[in-house]
Amino acid sequence: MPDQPLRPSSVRKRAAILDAARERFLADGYDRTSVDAVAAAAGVSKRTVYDHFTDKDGLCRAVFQTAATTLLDTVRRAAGEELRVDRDLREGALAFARRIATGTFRSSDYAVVRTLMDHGDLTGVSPDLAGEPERILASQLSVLAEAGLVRQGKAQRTAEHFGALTFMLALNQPHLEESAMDEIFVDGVDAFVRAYGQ
Amino acid sequence: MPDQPLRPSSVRKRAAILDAARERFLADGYDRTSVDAVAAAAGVSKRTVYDHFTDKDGLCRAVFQTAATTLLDTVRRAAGEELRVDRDLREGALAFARRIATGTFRSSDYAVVRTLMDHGDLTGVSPDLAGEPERILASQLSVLAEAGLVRQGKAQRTAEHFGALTFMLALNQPHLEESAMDEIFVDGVDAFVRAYGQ
DNA sequence: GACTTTTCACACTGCACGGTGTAGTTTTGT
DNA sequence: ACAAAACTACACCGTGCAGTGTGAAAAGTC
Repeated sequence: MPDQPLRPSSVRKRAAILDAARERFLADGYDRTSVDAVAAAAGVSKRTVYDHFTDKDGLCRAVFQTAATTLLDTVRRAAGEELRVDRDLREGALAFARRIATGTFRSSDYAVVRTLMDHGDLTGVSPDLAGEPERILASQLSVLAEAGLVRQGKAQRTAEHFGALTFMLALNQPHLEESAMDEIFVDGVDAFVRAYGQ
Repeated sequence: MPDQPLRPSSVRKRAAILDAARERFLADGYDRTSVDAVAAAAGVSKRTVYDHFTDKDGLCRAVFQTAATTLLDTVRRAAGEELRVDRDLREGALAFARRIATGTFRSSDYAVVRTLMDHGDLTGVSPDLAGEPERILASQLSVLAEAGLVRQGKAQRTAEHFGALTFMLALNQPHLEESAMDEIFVDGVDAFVRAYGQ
C-alpha cells in the first residue's frame, strides 16, 4: 500500500492551513470564521482546504487535536522536570508556570483548546481531555506531597487551585503584556505556596 | 409626552423574550442562536422581537445589560453584608460565595455576562464591566485588611485570587451538582484563608 | 520528458438566517 | 363600545457561507 501522499509541498500546505485556522478560530471564534477566510490566510485555495480536511468540522477537530497534543505534552514534560522533590516549591512552581506559558501561550495552544472545547463535535477526538492537564499536575503534586513539600489532601483540587491562580487568571485577561503575565504568575505562585506549602 | 408604552402584556412579553434569549444564548452561544429560536422559545412572534429590540445585537445588549446589572448589584450587596470586620473570615467568605452562587448562578447571570462579553459590540453598554466584580470585592477586602483580618497587599490581586479559587472554578465545570459546587466553594475559601487570612 | 499527484480558479447549489413589509387580529385603556 | 397599541402570521428579500464539480495548470517523482 504505497498510499503515502507525502508530497513535501502538500505537508507544508497542510501545516499552513492548520496554522491559519488556529489563528482565525482564536481571533474570531469558530462560527465567525469562514473557510474562505482560513484559505486566504493560509495562502491556499479553498478547494485545497476541503481536499485536506473533509469539512469545517474536520478542520476544527484537526486543529484541536494538534493543540491538545502539544499542550498535554508540554504539561507532562514541564511537570516532570520542574516540580521536583529536590527543589524549592516556589521556585519549581514558578518555573513550571512560565514553561507552560512560553510553551503553549505563545502558540495559543492552551487558549485554542479552551475555545474549541465546547464548540463542535470533539467526541472521540481526545477522550475527556477536559481536566487532563490538572490530572497530570495532580499526580506530580502527589509526589511532592509524599515528600512533605506540599500539604496532603485532595491532589486534584490542589492542582485545580494552582491552575486557577495562574493560568486561568492569565487566560481571562485579554491583551496581556509579557510582564503583566509574569506578575500574575509570581503572585499566583506566592498565594499557592502560602496555601499549600509547608 | 404620552409615549409610555406600558401595556402590561407588552412588559410581560418583553421579559419573556429577554429570558428566552438569555437561556438560548447561554445554551447554544450567540452565533448559533437564531432570532426565530428565541421567538419560539419565548412563545412570541419573531416580528415582536424586532418590535422590542431593533436587531439581534440590540437584543444581545439588552440581555447583557440586565444580567450585568443584577450581577453587580448582587456582588455589591453580598460583599457589604457578608464580608464584615466583626465576623470570622472563613465564615464570611463562604457565605459571600454562596450568596453569589444562589443569586446569580441560578439565573445564569454570571455565566451570561462572561459568555456575551467578547461577543458583539457591548461598547458603551456597561463601561468596562470587565473586572468590576473584582474591583468591588477588592474594595471590601481592603476594609478587612485594614482591620487586620486579611493580609495587606494588592487588594485587586487578592480579589482576583478569591474569584479564581471559587467562582471561576465553579463556572468552568459544566453540569455541576449543587453539592459539588458547594464543595468547590468550601475548598476554595479554605485555600484562600490559608493564603490570605491572618 | 512522461506520468502522477496536488493545487487552483471559478462557477455553482443549497440553505440558514437576519431583517422587513403588510394586513389582519387580539389586547387594553378610557 | 371604540380607538389606539400591540401582536401575529406569512411571505419575502438579500446575503454570507458550507460544500461540490470540473478542467486546466503546477509541482514533484521516476
